[in-house]
Amino acid sequence: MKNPDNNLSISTLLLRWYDVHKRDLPWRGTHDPYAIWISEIILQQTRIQQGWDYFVRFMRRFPDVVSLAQAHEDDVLKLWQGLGYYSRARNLHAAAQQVVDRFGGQFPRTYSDILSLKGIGEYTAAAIASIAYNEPYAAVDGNVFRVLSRLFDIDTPINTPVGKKQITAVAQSILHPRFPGLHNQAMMDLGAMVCTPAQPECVECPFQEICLALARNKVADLPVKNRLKTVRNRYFHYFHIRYGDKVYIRKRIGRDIWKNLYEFPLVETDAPADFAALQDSDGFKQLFSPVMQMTIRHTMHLKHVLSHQVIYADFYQVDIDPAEQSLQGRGLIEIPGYRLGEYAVSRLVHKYIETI
DNA sequence: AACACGGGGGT
DNA sequence: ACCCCAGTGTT
Repeated sequence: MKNPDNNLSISTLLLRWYDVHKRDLPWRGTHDPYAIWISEIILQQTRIQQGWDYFVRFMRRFPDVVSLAQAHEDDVLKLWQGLGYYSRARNLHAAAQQVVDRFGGQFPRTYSDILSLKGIGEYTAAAIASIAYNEPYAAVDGNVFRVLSRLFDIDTPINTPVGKKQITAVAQSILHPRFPGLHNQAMMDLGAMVCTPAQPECVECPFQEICLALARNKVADLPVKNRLKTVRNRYFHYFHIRYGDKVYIRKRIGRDIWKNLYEFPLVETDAPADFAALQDSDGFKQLFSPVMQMTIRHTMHLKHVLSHQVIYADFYQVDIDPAEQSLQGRGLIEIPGYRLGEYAVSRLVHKYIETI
């Protein structure tokens, strides 16, 4: 049996497999660092099937870094709507402006310069540097954690700094010295297609002769991961306020979820609240004082499950008497109802808007 | 080192 | 119910 420490054989086996099995993706075959960058950011924590169309649309709308830098953040977020982790879009936009300001609009060429851009961490910097410029940096993502923890039978929890350091060192040591870009992409494809989280296809694996976990019957036990803490429950009460043909929205600010996206005015309570309790809340009074002529009815309840919080959302439709004064001047934006679709909103708010 | 940040899909 | 996914920034 070959030794898994025989590094040349590992990357050679890997590239031989990749040459036959690599996937045909819209960002494959390019050495344009901008296109690689966009694809890498979109695919962070996102499945290819889900990200594919977003990538195509994004490249069509912002074909180069200068066009992205010149865009309005609202338009970038609108293009990102529905993808989640919206800081990716905000950082993408900010980083494009950094490229213009600090690198004269030319995408940086070195790992450390690439790493200095907003939203680009060690993984993405290594991916761009290796795929675009063939720089010898191992791109270590969730796939690589899984493949290498199995190949070398490493049971250090991978979601700890020690585990990450350990896998990264191994990844760097087996990186093909002449084809780091191909090697990195091959590792990702192998993790996505063969060395999958559940029911891996070990019989198809180029490493089946040298995989320590397979030899020791531990494939299903790896990688080891510490449990995340439980999710937080939140209670949102949205008000779809109608005033003639106008509605009111506002932009979320602060460090909370969905920053810079738009939504209906909302009151958050720290526990489930019926309408009577809601009326007593400070947020409600602030929104609707002074007392005005209006009708309110509860129209929808949605449970929105995210990775780290569960949001219980109630929607109320509020009709303000046209004789009343406009609600403008409370941080609200008054827009015609038919223009709602122009604003970037969360998936949760979108679910409601679809039903209007 | 721990936590925050979306959303979708698989078992 | 629980896990997974081409991670990064902040505290």
